[in-house]
Amino acid sequence: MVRSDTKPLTRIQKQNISAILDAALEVFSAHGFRGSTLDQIANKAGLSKPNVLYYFNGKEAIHVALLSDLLDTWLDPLRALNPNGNAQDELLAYIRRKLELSRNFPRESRLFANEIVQGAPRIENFLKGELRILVDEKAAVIAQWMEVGQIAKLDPYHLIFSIWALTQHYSDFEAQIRFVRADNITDPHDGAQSFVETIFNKILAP
Amino acid sequence: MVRSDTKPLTRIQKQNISAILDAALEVFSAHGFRGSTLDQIANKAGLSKPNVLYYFNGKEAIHVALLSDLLDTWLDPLRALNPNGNAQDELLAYIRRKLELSRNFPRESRLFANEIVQGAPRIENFLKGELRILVDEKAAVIAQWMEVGQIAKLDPYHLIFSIWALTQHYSDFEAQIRFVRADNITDPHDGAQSFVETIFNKILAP
DNA sequence: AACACAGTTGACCAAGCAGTCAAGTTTGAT
DNA sequence: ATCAAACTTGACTGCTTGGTCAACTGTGTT
Repeated sequence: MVRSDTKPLTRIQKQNISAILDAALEVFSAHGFRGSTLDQIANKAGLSKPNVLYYFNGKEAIHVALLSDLLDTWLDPLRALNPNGNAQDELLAYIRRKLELSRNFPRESRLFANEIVQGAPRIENFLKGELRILVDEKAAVIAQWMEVGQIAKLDPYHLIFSIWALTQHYSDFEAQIRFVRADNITDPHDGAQSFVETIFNKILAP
Repeated sequence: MVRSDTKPLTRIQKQNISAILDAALEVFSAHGFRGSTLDQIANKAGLSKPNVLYYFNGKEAIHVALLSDLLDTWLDPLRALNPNGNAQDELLAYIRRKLELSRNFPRESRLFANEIVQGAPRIENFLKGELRILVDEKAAVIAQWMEVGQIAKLDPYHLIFSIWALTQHYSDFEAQIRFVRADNITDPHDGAQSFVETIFNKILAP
């Protein structure tokens, strides 16, 4: 295998590894881990199966690589919530970042959703560790904002969950929205942006 | 195969078919269609694999049976939205029904979620047909309520989507919630009920 | 030009899996 | 008690799939 973290990657390595990861993201996000095959990934990447396995130790390793790339950036929007900013502004900015993320990276969002729906066996540690610490920290910040009356008093954890639910719904359940609104020309994401901001303005108003 | 729609089922047939469907629901909702095996289902049902295939024509047939049972009841809460009732009461009652459904039938909810996240290949017709017709009809009712000022003016479709997102989040993404709130004793669904009702009160207020 | 190493692949294996079948056992109506 | 139909299953089959390997080709450094 290549990808020893010690030495710089050649031009070909960089190109093929990225082709494999892109193909794998496409396939895994559409069919889940067990529903995807190495042949599908190899095909989509334009490589032979043994060649794919030359770059990654196995199917699982590709999946792990994708997930750790993803989880790393998945926390960013929440991390950026500034305790010293204005509560309403900060939360709406967080919502906007989340919405943009799921709009611009729907495959990543669905990869994540697939994992969670199936019980999160492969990312349990991330959820119980990094994510939980961050959520606890930010929930405390939000609770403080509520305490001083900057925004309405609500359960801060449920508030965070509701933001997740609403922002990810548009990419994770995109198929449902697409089929239900078959004729409408408007991109569902457009409407989503203004709708979600509107309702959170109402929700957060003190 | 048994299950010809023409003749009454024997005691043993009823019992085994229901054991198979229950086991299959457990397995399919946890691993998705391709991630599930007939052996897992047979094991969980306490039957041999050939015996399972005596009652159903194949893996796909079990899955189809589960989904059609499910889709049938999935529409009920929305169907019950009464155009002649009070807007706020009717919508909150709808939300409550949806929340109860996903609380009492989390496996069904996840089976559905698995399908949608993976592009809904098997239920596309349901989404484009029955569901869409019902949603169009009820969106018109909601729009009318908004027109006469009973509730705030919003995009009725996005309002429906937001109800789906929030109510299903607690069962579909249960793993995430569980791991993030590891120590908290309270059942997440309890908090959900009152939280979701609170925010929709704010959202719908004229 | 030559050489070491990176990159590539056809042919193959072993395991897992959906589905079959012939031969058995159980059930219940008479 | 008898018998036909309902029910059950061990042993198979054929296909899919993750992964291996030995042999081959391409690349770039001197």
